Amino acid sequence: MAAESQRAKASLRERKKAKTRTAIQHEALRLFRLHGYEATTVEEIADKAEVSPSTFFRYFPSKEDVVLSDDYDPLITEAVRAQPSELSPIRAIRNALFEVFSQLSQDDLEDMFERTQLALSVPELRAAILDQFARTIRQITDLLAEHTGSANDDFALHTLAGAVMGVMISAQFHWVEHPEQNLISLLDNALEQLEFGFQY
Amino acid sequence: MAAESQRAKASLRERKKAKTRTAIQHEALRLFRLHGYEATTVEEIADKAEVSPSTFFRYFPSKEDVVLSDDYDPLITEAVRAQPSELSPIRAIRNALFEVFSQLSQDDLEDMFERTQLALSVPELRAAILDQFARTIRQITDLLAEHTGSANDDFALHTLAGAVMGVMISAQFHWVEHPEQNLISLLDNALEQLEFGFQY
DNA sequence: CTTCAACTGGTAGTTACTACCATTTGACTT
DNA sequence: AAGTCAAATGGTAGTAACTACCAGTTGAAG
Repeated sequence: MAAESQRAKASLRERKKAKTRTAIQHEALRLFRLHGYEATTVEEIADKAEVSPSTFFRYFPSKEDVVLSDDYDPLITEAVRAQPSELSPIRAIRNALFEVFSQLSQDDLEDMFERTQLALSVPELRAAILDQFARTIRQITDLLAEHTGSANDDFALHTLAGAVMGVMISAQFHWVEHPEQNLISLLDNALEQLEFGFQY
Repeated sequence: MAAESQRAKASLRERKKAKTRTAIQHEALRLFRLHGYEATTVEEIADKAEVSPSTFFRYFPSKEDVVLSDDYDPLITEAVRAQPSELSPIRAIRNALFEVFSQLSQDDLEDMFERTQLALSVPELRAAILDQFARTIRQITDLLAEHTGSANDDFALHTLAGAVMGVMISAQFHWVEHPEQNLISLLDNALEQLEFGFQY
């Protein structure tokens, strides 16, 4: 949906797989929009996407993953790694986020918005996405440890990573309630606020 | 387990209910320790606690809740509310946390440690506890809004709340990996770091 | 001690998910 | 072009966490 890795070239088998995958995801999101996440069964999704339930679970290990499967996290992680090491951790993350998100098309953003909105409103999904987020941050922590030369069980660093996670999540909550605002700016502002402290 | 609300006085019915509840929770944690969370079924727990599965679900709406049902969040929320309004938000939270946690007994703390460790290591539980945490923070945000007089959809305030959530979670992660350290100090240090910014 | 509400146990059903097997289908070799 | 193999699919059977409901029991109160 976001990363069209190979252009045109791909075996018939690969093309079919990609098609099936997007068909499932597409139908699932349509049904979720229509009847809600919980009221939609995997069987219904599979039917509409013209596959068997077995096949559904081969493409998505769980119903949650249809909404949460996210291609951006690895990109962001990579972008952080690519930042020059003289930047402060938060600066590096801000730059990385900017690089990744500024390349997204309008469609990508709309798709992301819909999934984010859904993910933050359904308890089960919200829980799962928070956990996913926590894992990503943990990876980024390891990166930052290399970056700054500190140990990766450094408490200050963990704290920083936790704070970054927290503000990014709250920026996303804010985004779904104020869609007219720009996600990148929101994230950037939040991180800026974090960088300079919260003295009131 | 933590809040022994009423002393002695309580009808037979109420006493029985409390007993059943702790029996279920106790047996559940024992079995989780023994065989792991996922490998333990609700039926087993119910058997050991000598109730029917139906009754189990009357006491705990889901298997997760046996571990997560937390009596501290409301106490903390209340303690934040009780802080004098001239304190900065982070200061108010630090004080509130200190007040609540310093009243815990050693047993309470050990119990909390075990549940936290379990909750952070099992994906399903981790997801749920993160979500629970997010909800608590949202409540605290509302409190802080009154506190500081700002609107409760103020972006800066949400960001602050998110950061608080993040650092508190990472402090807990750190705690389960370094049990010898003191949870209150960890939380307090983390929040202090947050208050004064992350410039490196 | 009778009446009533609260609590309990049991039954039947739904849904997400797993394990497994038989069949089909695309990819590659000769 | 045919044949072989691995990958992908569909279907079946089973598990476990719930939910809804109903019938029986037990504590509370007059």
